[in-house]
Amino acid sequence: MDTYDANGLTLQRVRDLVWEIPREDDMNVAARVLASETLLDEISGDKTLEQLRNTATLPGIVEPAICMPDGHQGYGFPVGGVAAIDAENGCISPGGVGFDINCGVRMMTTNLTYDDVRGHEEELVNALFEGVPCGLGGGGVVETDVETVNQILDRGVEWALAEGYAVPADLDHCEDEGRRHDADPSAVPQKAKDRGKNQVGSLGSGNHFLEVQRVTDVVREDVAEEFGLAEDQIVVLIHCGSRGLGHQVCQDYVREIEKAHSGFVGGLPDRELAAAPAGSQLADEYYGAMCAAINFAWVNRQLVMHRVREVFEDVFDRKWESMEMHLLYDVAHNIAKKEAHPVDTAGDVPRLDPDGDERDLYVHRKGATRAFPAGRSELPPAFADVGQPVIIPGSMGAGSYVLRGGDRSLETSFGSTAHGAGRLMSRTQAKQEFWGGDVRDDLRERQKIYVRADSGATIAEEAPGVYKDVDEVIRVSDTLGIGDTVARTFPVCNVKG
DNA sequence: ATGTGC
Repeated sequence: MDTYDANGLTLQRVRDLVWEIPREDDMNVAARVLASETLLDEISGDKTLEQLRNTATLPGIVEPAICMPDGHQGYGFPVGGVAAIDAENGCISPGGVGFDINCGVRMMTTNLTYDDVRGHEEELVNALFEGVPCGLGGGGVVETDVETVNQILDRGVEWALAEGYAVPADLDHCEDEGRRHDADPSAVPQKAKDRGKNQVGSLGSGNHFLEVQRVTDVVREDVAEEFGLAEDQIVVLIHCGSRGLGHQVCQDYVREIEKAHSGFVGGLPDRELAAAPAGSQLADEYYGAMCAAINFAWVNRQLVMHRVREVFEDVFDRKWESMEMHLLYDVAHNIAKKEAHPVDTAGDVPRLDPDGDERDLYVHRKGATRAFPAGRSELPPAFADVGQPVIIPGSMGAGSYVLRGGDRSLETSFGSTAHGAGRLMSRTQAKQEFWGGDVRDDLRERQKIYVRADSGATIAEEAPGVYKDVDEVIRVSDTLGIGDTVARTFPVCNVKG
């Protein structure tokens, strides 16, 4: 099939797994969906494609606007969206980052095998549930004050290192080495800091979780070896973000931008796309505040990991160093960053083109993961020759994937790939379809997956059946060469927010 | 995602 019709839009098939909404009317550039027809079917009835089309109207956007294979509708922009916008003549949009600034994932490896953990699952999941704060509201691994929050916002994981919650190797295995230097703590609203001060080291709620997993499949043996992954190995995955602090930053700046740039925002097809023109005071303030919230989220995941190491020490009665509980990598999937990408500016629209001139772009990745291949200058030495690890969490019944940045990601998607399985239904619908207690019992009896959660409703909202097939999402990423499959994991213990 | 409405 060469075209695909949905919701009054006609997508043209560019090549296998690449679909285009041609530029028309108020669009500044064409938009692309990276997906199989099966995945397209799952978004054909909601607002995902219309939202993607709308993002293509943003001033300064570089072709193409992109929706990833796990995309679904979100606030203004689709979740699973990549919008690369000129940082000099374009704009920056909080909705293109998302409410949970630097929601992301880190994976820790261990030298334990599944046999070491079998028989201890119940004790382990209970100890993790007791040790790691989760759910809505306050309570973190550490209680801090606004002065400390300012330090965290400014210094990121360097703060955690100075305070004894991290080792130097943790910083080398984190995107941006755990510190975004463009952070401006003074641009973070006081209310956001107040919300954050008792949430440092906490999972939160929704789709956030902490999971002990076993590696079930190694697909690229050489890369897996570089990453320290092998079959049957136990790993730990942590998925959380910037909690109430990031949420407050997003909310306040959306409002400020709507007020100060009402004419600019009014010209956009959806108020939820609210953006500040590049070079404006609010664009700079939002960028500084967002970067600070990014640092906060990295510290949050660092402190959760620190606590996980302590819990494993208690349960297995060994030091974490002897269990080799090292951070593999921490990657963000709700983020915007100034990055240089080659853009052809000679044609009728600015277009991503390997032969173009390097331009500074605000690359908005909302529910999309940076997936830089070997050779990209931002990568730390450990991954410079192999490509960065990309960690993609699936549902609690399906497991997750480790990829590495693919050779074609820069030319296809501004160095990005998917971020998860992607929801199939709303949380409200999920609670009508599933009962949390039944889901938990089923997972234990049928798949030996031990789940502990803050509430039964959360389990229902996150039941495996509310997610797309993560295998299909990964197949698209791998086939397109934007993120190459390295290993697959399967849940052993899951702590849900 | 979120002290789950203004």
